[in-house]
Amino acid sequence: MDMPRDLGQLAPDHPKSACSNCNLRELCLPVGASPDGLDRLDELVATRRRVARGEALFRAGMPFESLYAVRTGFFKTCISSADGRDQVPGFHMAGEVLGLDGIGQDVHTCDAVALEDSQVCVIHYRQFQELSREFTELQHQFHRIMSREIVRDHGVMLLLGSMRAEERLAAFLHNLTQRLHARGFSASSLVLRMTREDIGSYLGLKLETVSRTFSKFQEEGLLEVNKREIRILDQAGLQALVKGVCC
Amino acid sequence: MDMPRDLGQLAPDHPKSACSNCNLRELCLPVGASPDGLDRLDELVATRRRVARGEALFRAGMPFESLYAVRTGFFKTCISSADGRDQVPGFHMAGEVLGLDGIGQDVHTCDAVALEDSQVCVIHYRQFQELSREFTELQHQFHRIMSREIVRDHGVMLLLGSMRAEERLAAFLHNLTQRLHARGFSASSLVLRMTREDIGSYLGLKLETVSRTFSKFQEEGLLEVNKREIRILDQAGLQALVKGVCC
DNA sequence: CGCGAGCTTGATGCCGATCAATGCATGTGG
DNA sequence: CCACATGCATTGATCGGCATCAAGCTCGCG
Repeated sequence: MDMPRDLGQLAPDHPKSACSNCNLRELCLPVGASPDGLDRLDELVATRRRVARGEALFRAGMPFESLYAVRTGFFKTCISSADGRDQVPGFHMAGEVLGLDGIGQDVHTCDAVALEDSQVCVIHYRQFQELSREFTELQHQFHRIMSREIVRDHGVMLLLGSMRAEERLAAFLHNLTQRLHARGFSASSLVLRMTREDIGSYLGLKLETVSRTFSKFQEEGLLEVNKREIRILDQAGLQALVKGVCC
Repeated sequence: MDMPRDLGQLAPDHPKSACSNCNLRELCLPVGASPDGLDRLDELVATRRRVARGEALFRAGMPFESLYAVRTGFFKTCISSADGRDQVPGFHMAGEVLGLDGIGQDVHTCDAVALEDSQVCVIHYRQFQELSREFTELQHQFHRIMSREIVRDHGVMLLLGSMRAEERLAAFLHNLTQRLHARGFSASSLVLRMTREDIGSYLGLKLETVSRTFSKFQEEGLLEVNKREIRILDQAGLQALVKGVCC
């Protein structure tokens, strides 16, 4: 299914088919059942926004008004502590939602920075709330999305709390390739959008350690690494690392 | 506090009065504004459940049906990876909500274990959804709660990803005392409900390191530690550690 | 009383941080 | 066009924090 906005005139290979990969498509589906809901949804996601590479979609401290669905591109989020330490809690690709952290206090609590030129759908939260009142399934779907974010975060905590460098990087690559695969990309070949430092921040490692671990994987024949181009040669070997088969 | 100790079956006391004492009233209050909403809410949280120390409120893999609001007591959640590693993603005290992780896939993804004899309000999710459709403010409040959980998780990630043992423990104590203080308890004296191992699992440390760090804090005059009884002697000193004022 | 769960403390070793140098690609200005 | 700066990645050497292994302690409880 595609975003209702395009219904009726959308060819299968229409450029706007980015929406067919969008997580929010599940949101739109139940709403689209009603013609009225369709129009309302049209209104809701009518606004788009472009974010150039390196620019911030929002920053910590900015008032929260909208959620954002990534249409194209790639983002990292980034929280900073008082003393300058910072942490990347997540990377976000097409079809994923940004800004959920802002609802709690009506203020964004992290920066969302584009790692490549990107486009997002702007979802005005108040309007969205109105709409989800009327469409139960929309409401439920939204709860699911937030819940999954919580579960995802718990997974990262497990990683940060108890895995060693190799396992962390293997888990990271596994996760990334899965998400890319779900979007129709190759599961064995990818181009990283983020620096070694970003990866390190996400995984709780220093960039040198990330680099060394990439090299080690390459020596072991698991990967082929060339700067940001990665080719996975031994998927099973990588997953074995994630599962904790060590020693 | 007039917490009834006789909750063998369904609560014989009137839920209205019970809810007015519940720390979760931020959820209930907006609904309570309307007499009709109040009755509906009564219905919703009519069920209570007692969980003895050491028992699980729910376990990973169990079908998700309800959220739980902690009335009294103390819980830890616990996720396990395939290879036996496990991680405590959070501790939950009176007034906090458990089970948000289950919404995403209709299955609980972690265990919730009582660390002391506890009581929870059972909030049937479907019913809750119905109610929150009718009361915008209830819906919004629920979104807030989920959002704050996400923000909280990000904070833990920052801790796990970039802090050292002393900072982690200091942050943990700071957080715990704040939450206790908000509930009317002393901010300088507390009894830990969890073992050193639980703390370690939460903080990504081994129990020996937790123990050693407690001892170190004591030597430095920051704390007085006697098994699980903690007295904070130098609040400022502790916070300085959290803020990362080192070297 | 003895047992076990939980806590403390010591000794040792390893993983990853830190410091440092180099390589490499891109961009910029003279 | 070259000289130079800048950002990112790789690799080596060294160090330190925490894990690991191990022993002994305390306390509650059958």
